[in-house]
Amino acid sequence: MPELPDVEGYRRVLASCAEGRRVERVEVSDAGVLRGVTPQRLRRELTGHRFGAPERHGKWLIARTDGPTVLLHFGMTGDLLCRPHDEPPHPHDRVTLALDDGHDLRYRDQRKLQGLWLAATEADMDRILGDQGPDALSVSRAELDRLLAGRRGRVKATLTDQSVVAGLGNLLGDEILWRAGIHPARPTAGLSAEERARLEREMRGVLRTSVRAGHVPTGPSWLTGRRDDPDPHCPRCGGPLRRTRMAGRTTAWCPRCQPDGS
DNA sequence: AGAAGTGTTGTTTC
DNA sequence: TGAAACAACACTTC
Repeated sequence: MPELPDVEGYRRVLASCAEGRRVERVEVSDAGVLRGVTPQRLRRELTGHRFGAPERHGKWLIARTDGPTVLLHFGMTGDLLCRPHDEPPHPHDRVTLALDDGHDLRYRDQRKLQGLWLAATEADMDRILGDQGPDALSVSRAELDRLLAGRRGRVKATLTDQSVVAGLGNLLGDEILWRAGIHPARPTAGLSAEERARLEREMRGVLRTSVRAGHVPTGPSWLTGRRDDPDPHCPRCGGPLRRTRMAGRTTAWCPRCQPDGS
């Protein structure tokens, strides 16, 4: 599931594959991933333009060119690949940008929950991205304190709210809370300064390691690696993990390591 | 073999 | 305000 670390990986793919390259051809094999733009307009406005340095904000990939900017969101199953022209297409390749050096940039996505947008101006981009909090990688201790202040909901919902902090999804949220020893259903407003400090420290640590790996690691010492086991146990204390639904998503936590505060 | 589960959004409802 | 429920999507698992 693409979260910040995965999208950072796609940003690197985009940088190494396309930066400085010209778009020779635009192939839309499934317009279901195009948002607010027709295949014709995408082809017309993008062909001939050269990619600049790509950016990322939260889970959004920002592909600037010397013309319009392409905005990509990967939903649950999106992927971005750099492949030679002659490599056979994958059934889930929805959009292919043929570049002037013999490579394709391919947006591959099974489920088409999100897709590609085209922004002609900065105002377009702001409208498409909506209300985004600061990127999670750039959030300092003091800033996280400010972001959490005054929040009424549960800490899990707050952490994964893109308008509070951009980039944390379901897996990262659970992983960070588990490492910080904080129960996901705790009210954000009830966290102590010490707990907020742990949250901030674990957020940095988890992000640093995950960004390096290009995804949330699934090793034996990670909650992410255990949470989908048939009978999941806590990598830290060995006790059974709990799984419930919170804010519409499966939430995993360790009742021993993450006291509910009651 | 049909239903539930999967996590990302935005929207709707309470 | 928060949060739950739902839709959208395609595929896997029960």
